[in-house]
Order: sequence, then C-alpha cells, then structure tokens
Amino acid sequence: MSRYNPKVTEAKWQRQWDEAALFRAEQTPDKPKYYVLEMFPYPSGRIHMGHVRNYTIGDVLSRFYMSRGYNVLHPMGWDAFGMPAENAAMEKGTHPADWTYDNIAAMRTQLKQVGLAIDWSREIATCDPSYYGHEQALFLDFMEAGLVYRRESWVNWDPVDQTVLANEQVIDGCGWRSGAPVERRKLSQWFLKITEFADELLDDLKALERWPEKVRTMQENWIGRSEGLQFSFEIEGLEDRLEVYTTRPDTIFGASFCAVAVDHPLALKLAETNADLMAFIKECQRSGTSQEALEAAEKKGFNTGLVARHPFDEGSDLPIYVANFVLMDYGTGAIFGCPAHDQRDLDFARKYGLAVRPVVVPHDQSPDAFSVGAEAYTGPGRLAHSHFLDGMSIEDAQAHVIGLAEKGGWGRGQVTFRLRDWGISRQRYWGTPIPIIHCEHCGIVPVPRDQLPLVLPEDISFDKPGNPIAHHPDWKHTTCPRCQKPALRETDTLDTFVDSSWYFIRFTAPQSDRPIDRAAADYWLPVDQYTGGVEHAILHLLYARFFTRALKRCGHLDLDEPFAGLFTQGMVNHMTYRDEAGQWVFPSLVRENDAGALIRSDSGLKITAGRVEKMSKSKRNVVDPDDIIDQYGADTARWFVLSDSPPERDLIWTETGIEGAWRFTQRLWRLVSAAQGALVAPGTPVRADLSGDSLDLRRSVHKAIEGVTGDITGLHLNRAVARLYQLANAIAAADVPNIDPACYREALEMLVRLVSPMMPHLAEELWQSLGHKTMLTGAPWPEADPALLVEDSVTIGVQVGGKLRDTIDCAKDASGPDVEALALASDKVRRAIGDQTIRKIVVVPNRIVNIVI
RNA sequence: GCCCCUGUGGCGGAACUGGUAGACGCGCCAGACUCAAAAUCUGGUUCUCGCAAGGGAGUGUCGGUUCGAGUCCGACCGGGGGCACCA
Repeated sequence: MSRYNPKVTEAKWQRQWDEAALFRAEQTPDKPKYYVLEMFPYPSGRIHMGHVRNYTIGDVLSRFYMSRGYNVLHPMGWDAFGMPAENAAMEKGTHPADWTYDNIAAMRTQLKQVGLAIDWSREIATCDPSYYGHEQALFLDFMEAGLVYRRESWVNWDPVDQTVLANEQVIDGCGWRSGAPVERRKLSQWFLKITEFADELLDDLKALERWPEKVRTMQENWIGRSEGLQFSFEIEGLEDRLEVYTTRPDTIFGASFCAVAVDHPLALKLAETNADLMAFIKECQRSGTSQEALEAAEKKGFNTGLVARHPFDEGSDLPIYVANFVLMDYGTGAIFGCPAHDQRDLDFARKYGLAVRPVVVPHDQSPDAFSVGAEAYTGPGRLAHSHFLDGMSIEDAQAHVIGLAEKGGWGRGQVTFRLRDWGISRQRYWGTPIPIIHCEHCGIVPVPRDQLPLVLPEDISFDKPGNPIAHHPDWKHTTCPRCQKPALRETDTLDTFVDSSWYFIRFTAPQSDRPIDRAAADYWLPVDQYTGGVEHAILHLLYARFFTRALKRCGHLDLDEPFAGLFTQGMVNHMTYRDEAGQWVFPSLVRENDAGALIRSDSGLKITAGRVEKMSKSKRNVVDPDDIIDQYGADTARWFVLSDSPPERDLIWTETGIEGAWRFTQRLWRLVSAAQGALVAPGTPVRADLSGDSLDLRRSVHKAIEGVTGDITGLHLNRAVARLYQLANAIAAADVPNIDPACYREALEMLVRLVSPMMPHLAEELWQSLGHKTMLTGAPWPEADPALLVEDSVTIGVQVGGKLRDTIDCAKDASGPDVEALALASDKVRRAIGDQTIRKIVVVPNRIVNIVI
C-alpha cells in the first residue's frame, strides 16, 4: 500500500480548486450569504503558527457554510501600514514600501500553501493608494459630518532623538533607542468624536449575543459610563471656584482633601509663581503618557496651600493638592478625596497624614466601631457621621446630595464616560496622509476630492530623527485650493487603527471606485463570524464599531454593528529552551542524546527546558509553518492546530502532537485504501433493516454527523476532532466481513466528508479514490438520520449518600419507582446501605439515583 | 494600580441547563509482527491501600449552598490578556 504523499496531493487539489474558482464569492439572491473573516495580518515577513491557527479556524467555517448552501465571502488582505516598516528602513535601509510588498508576496505564498478557501481576487493592502485614497475620502466625509476636530494632546517625547515615541517604545520611562528619560509634550493633533456615540456603543453591546461575554464586559468597562455629581468648591481667598466631578456624592462628609491634575489650569497658574510647584509638575511629567505608567506610579501630591470650602460642613475645609493620580482627561480633572471609601485616596491620605473618616458603614457593623485600616471600604452600607444623610442608603444619599446641589445652584447631576475621543494623528511616514492643507489665510482646508488619493512621497530619507514627511524637501509645500497662495500640507498620517476600521467593508467591493459600494455592503454585511486574538478585544473592535456608525451617519451604510459573531482565539505557545551558555535555542535544534539528555544538534551544548510561553522570536520558541508543511503537509498542520485545545484557549505546540496528527492522516489514508477492493459501487443505498454490528456502526456514524455538525456550529472544533478520532476508531474496529457493504461504504464516506473542512486536501483525494468523479469541496453537508440517534436504554449511576456505588442499565425514560427498584436490587448498593435507614431516594430520570441515608 | 479571563491525571484536554470526573489525543508500560529496528496492531494507564475482592482520596487553596458541586456563591493563591502611539 502506498503512503500518502501530501506534497503532491495538496498542490494538485489547490490547483484544481483554483481552476474551478470555487472560492470566488458570488453575490446572488438565490442563496443566503455568510461572511467569514479573520483579522487580517500585519505583513511582518513570514506567517507564524498563530496565523495558521486563526486562518484554519476561519477556513473550517468557510468550507462548512459553503457546503451548507451559503454564498460564502472569505477574503484576505494586509494591515500594511505601521512602525515595523519604518524600523526596518532605519535599521536596514530598505524602503518601507519595498519591505512591505516583499513581505506580502512571501506571506501570500505561505498562506496559499495552507490550502485556505479564500477569494484571493479580493485581496487588498492598506498601504496601497487604491485603498488609502478612499480612506482619505472617508476622513473628509467625517469632517463634513462634524466628527473630526483638532486639539492639543500629550505625546511621549524623546528629547535626544527629537521624536514622538509610541508607548511600547517607552521602556521604564526611557526612550528605547536613546535611553533618555521621556518627557511629555503637547502637540496639536486630529481627533475623531467617538464619544458622540458613547451611549450607543454601550447600549448596543447588549444585543451582540454572539460575542464573548468577556469582550462585552471589557468594552463596557472601557466606555465606563458613570452617573455622578459635578459641582464647584469655593476657594478661600480666590475668585475662581474649583470644579470637581465625583461618582460618590454620598461620601461628601468623608472628604478630607481636594486634588487637581498636574496639567489642570489651576496647577499651571499657581506654578507660574511657585517654583517648587513647577518643579513638582515637571517631575510628574517625566514619565510616559500611558495609563499604566501613570497609575502604577507612586501617588504623589503637592500641597498648594489653598483651601476649598466644604459646601455643608463649615468647620472642615479641604486642602487642595496637585496630584499625579488625578487625570485631566476624566471628569473635570479635579476631585475631592474621600480616603475611607476609595483606595487611591486612602493611599494618598496615609502618605500625607490626612484624615480618614468612614461615612458608609456595612450593614452588620455599628457606626461608632467601624474603622478603615489599609483597605478602603467600597461595599454597600448605611450613611453615618454625615449629618442629614445619616441612616440613608448609598443610592438615596447620592440622589439627595445631587438634589441639594441642583436646588442650591452649585452643582448638577452629570453622566460621565471614561471613553475619550480617538486621537488619530501620528508623526510618522508609513501611514495614510491626512488630506488637509494648512493655509495662513484660509486656515484648515481639505484637499479637494479630485486630488485624492494624496499619495505619500516615495523619495524619503530616514537619516534624521523625527517625522520623515516633515523633513521631505518639497512634499508639504503646496498651494491653497481656496486662495491659491502658498500653503503647507498636513504632515501627520493616520493611526493604523483607522485602516483596520473599515477593511472588512472594502472587502465587499474591493475594486469599486467609490470607498464603499452600497449594494455590495448591504448584501454581505454584517460579518457573520469574525475571528482573531483577544488582544484586540477593546481598541480595534470598538473603533470598528464606531466607524460603522460614523459611516452610517454619512450615508455609506445602513448598519450599526459590523460583526454579528465574534470569536477570540487563544495564542500558540511552545516550550522554551536555553543552552548552557544561556542562549535561547530554536526547538528545531533540540535533540535528545543517548543518555536522554537534551542537547543542541549544532554545538552539542546541553539544554534545559523552560516554561511554556507564547511563541516569540526573542525567545526563539517558534516553529516555522513552512517547515511543518514541508515535512507533514498542510492538512496535518491544520488538524493539529484544531485538535486538543479549545480554540478560545491557548494551544501548546508540541513535536509529539504534530506527529500524532501525522499518524492520523496516514491512518485515514490506510483505512480507505484498505477497503478499496471490497467496496460496493458509490451510491448503493443502505438497507433499512440493519442489525447487530452493522446497525451499531451506522449509529456511530450518524451520531458523529450530528455531533460534528453541532461542534462546528458552536465552534467547539477540538471536540469535533475528538469525535472524528472516535469515528475512525469505530470504523477501524469493525469486523469488515460481518458488516453490510453499503453500510461500510457509508461509514467511510461520512468520515471523509466530516473531516473535509479540517483536512480538505486529503478528503478530496480519498473522495476520489472512493470512486467519486466530482469534487467534495462545496458538496452538500451530510444529514444525520434522526431515527439512528435515539437510544432505548441508558446506564445511570446509583449513589448512596452522594457516593457512587454502582451503575444500572434501565429503559430510557423509565419511571421513578422502576428505577428505584432496580437500584435497590443491586448487591453493591445494599452493602453500602447496610443497616442504615433510608431517609429519601432522589431519582433523576436518565441521569442518577441518590439514596439518602 | 485598574479592568477582563484562566487553573481538572505524567501532559493537552472532555464532562449538555448542578447528576457515573478523566471522552479523545500525547506520553508511558506490557504483548503481537520482525533476524533486528522503524512503522503498524492488541491490551493497560488519576493517585493511594490491598495478592485479590474491595476500600479511601481526588478538578489551584480554604470556606459555604445542595440529596448531590469541576460546574453555583465568598475569600485567597498562581498564570495570561488589555490599559487609548505595537499590531
């Protein structure tokens, strides 16, 4: 018997699918549509196992829905703008465009070898003017719709390299290249008004039933709607009042200080005449702009000497601090601190010796005895030590204080969101140019639409630090479209999240001369199943949801939610290895010597195995998909990434695992090949009166159809794989001479058909060798015969006092008394009961009997 | 620091809405085939006491709800993801 040769077979079927144009998405009214999408890759140069896993999951769905009679759209493209291309340009001197397009070409070849059912005619790259030109048009549409504005905001500034740094380029507060301490700087930047949709983005999460609960929760928290009180304190000796926002107006009597952000106008004004305060502010600005850096920093404050008057409690005035943990972006940039009921305030109060007065007391404690130690109390309770609020619930007290503030005219109830507007300006070359002209006379003027795409300059130099476009000798010099006088182009480019906020829409009509073809978008959208990593759970997905709504407002779409179903897949991990010299070692170099110790195959150095971690180039714990496909074929690689781990969890890549998958592909091949001679002709009907082993086999087959279908629909792909192993075991264990020949053929055919979405090449090959002349891809999905799925007897457990003592076989749906009698007839059960009295017998039909003693 | 997720044999995992914990795969052990090896096939494999029959323990830890908890509730510990300029 010949061995299965994936190299020849996979190439053969890929060619045939291609020639038959099977994966070309058709927009026809006779069939329902199904849009399958995986997050498009950044063209880093080579695909990694994470890609293989991601695209295989999507591919299984594509092929499955194709055979269930849908018009399937399964496209591929490239998230092709971004920093790595510029870094490569700086390090290797290659042009970002050349580097990117070379990478795309290499990765396309690799992806094609995986045998994905992709409509390659729709391929797009975001760095292509035919894509980003339309994006520029959309930017202008947003501008006309009032969704774009410009204001100052903070960036990480590297004082040595004279350049803006991304958060990931700030390491321990210093620039990654220069090592110089990073400063915060203000720059005029472009923003999109995502906050205008905050309520909608929050409310509509509820309707996203096919999104993971955790992603919805994360977005909910990110948007962060809160109801509170905005009010102002009188400041002793000053005309100005201090405007603060609080979500806990009930704790007003527990206030012991006020604090403003380091970039709050009051702080800046005081710093003009206070050198110490100025130094403190400068000190605080010597850290990155990331939330993490700000919040993880030790809480520090500067006492301004100013005092805020408590609105109710004349005796207790509150010192005003400038504090590094107050955020200018949230609320009013100023707070009152109630240390007893907020952890950050408590940490601050302990450091500066401020009073900690509990004003909310848990229901089971007395107001006089309750005190707060190292942890703030944020739970439920009753108000205490709060004059007229005493005894109220938190909710009542909040409503009461807000009411008083509104009546007294010194404050009002206010809804605040944590969500901030989306800053889309980047001071970089490799991105979409923002189509704006700055004119001294006319101000901000959009680039006329007939001049789009506004393309990036090609002759660019990375010799100097900073933004290469701004350094370009003539690109930015232009004339104002309004007054025709000399003017300057905007040199900022768009955040790459803008590119990925509408690519799934462009896929519906990638060649259209308008950004969006309404008919195509109406037909294909929303995406039915979107798959990608959880790391995109908030930003990318929220931006895309916002973009869809903004496009609707501009008349491009009639759609609110872009992704009807979302699936977040886990990472691919691998064991790490280090040699005696402390170097990380590629798994392909690890060998076991005769003594069973791990050594390097090149140098012979001893190796120690470390933790299992996410595959990463830096730790070298990577496996190259090319090597795997070369050695085992794409089907084996696909089978392995689908097996074992549930797709939403991390997968551990192991050499033994891929070998197990390889054995299974060979086993399937042998199973079908061995049957060849003995098979009846294709299409021979299976008799209805099977019995014995044939009937048992047929039941297993139909249960597998039912199970696999359900597993794929529910995205439990690892369970589908396990079921197929079971089915193969059942077929292999069958005593062929005793099995009805038509039944045996059916079993083999169903195995092949059920395996086909996962191992499409092998399935085609086996289908052909079973005597079929037409391709399996796209052929209708099998249906289970319901009559073969019903069981007439069940085995259930019998517990005595909650402990399993025996199992009994009984008729399905047998009545309580019958099952009870059967259970009590068991020797093991009687022994377990002994001479104890039976207090009660719980019978759950078809499940369990529990005899309570 | 804040938000979210996760924790089951030697390993990856299975267990529908609370009802026989460990399906399936990997590894390991024994056997068959072979001059031998590889491949393949058959059987076994949670731990523990026991020759066996049989008993006991067991789903990160501690506690709770229940006739019954891997599953629900509370606290804690370990691992991971996100935190707005990585994509």
